[in-house]
Amino acid sequence: MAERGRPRAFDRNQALHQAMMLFWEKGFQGASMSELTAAMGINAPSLYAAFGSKDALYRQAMALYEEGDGVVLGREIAEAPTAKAAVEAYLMRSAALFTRPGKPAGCMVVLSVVHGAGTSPQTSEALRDARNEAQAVIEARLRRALEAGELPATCDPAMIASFYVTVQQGMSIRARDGATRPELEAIAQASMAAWDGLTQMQG
Amino acid sequence: MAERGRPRAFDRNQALHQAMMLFWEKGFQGASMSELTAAMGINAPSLYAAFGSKDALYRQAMALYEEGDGVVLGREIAEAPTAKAAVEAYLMRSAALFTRPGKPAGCMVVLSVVHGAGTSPQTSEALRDARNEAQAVIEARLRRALEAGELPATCDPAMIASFYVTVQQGMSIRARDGATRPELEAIAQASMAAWDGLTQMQG
DNA sequence: AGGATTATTTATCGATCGATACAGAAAGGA
DNA sequence: TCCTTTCTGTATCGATCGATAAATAATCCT
Repeated sequence: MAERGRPRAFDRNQALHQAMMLFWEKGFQGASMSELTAAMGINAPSLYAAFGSKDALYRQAMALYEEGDGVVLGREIAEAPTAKAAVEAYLMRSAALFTRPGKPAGCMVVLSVVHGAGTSPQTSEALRDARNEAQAVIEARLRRALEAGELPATCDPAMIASFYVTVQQGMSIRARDGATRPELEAIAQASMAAWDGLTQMQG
Repeated sequence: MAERGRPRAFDRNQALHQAMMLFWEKGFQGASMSELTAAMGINAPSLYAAFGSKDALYRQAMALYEEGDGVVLGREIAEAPTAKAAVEAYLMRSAALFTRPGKPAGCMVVLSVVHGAGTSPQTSEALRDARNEAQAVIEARLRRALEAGELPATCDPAMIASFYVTVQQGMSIRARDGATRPELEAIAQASMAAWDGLTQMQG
């Protein structure tokens, strides 16, 4: 049951990684086919044979991105000892991820809200689902803390999660605008100054 | 000294307003010349004669945007009795501006960080200047409060302004993602829960 | 070895991009 | 009235967009 036909002459994963980097940097519309093929080191027919279309390639690049940075952030939230530590780790890790040298600034999925114009409805929906999931993970962590008695029953997990996700998305914009890691970390810490007040608010 | 030649057959301000709306909604790259001329109700040669180029048209549309919503937000900050009230008004007014029916969601200038790919260096610089100015206005208001003794001398106006501008920029993303005005207002109020902590922090 | 299958390279395809050439139309100035 | 000036509509420019047709090359199976 070996593979039939002429073997592929390029590394599919490596080519997809290069496509992800270009989409991440320039967005869907901003990355042209000629730029993509140049970055991936292949010709257009090879790209279409391996990935289907520009739109399908973007979805696969987005999945690869989530398997990387998305999983990293998810682990930070899951492994933190308290809800407050989870949110703080989520923001501080984001500050680091958004400013890595050699990688595009900010979050690929978040920036696609604006970048994403021109994608298919299927891809737009996948992007929206990914963003909603990020908030759902934080909200679930807060709700777990609330049920464990770590937080007062009067606080509003959905609202708190919405706030901190908004801060993180704002950090994506700032990173794209040239903010450094220390600047983003200061913003993250500033938002944590609201924690005590938020966790005592009524829902 | 009356105007020479054939008079213009369209309202220049009205056409520019239509261009602003389209750029605001779709970004520079996302708004094509054919879409622009259709929205403005004129043909391409008229557009180039009146505005110069697509890039120059974008700059003029941006200036019109700043004369509108930008001035509104600046007035909120200037007229508020205290620094805290200024920041809160800035965020609450943003929540309203970002969700007006019949207008694109979010801030045109902020979203151009991502949207703006493809503009000339001159336009990119103008957009960055506009964003920096927003933060400078808030920082100046905080500094004024600090010098008036309204805030403790140990607090950091630049850091506080950076935080609240980040929240407002995050609200732009959320608005683009479908957040409603009440949701954005809740986020704005949540961020104000950090005020007391931030204004007692050391710089 | 020979046929089947798949990937590669080259050379495009029609559509759309931003931007203009050109000729006719509508105004003021002489 | 005729000339100059400016705007308008038509028609189109070269470049680039995303996507493919066709021919060739490389592998497996029999």
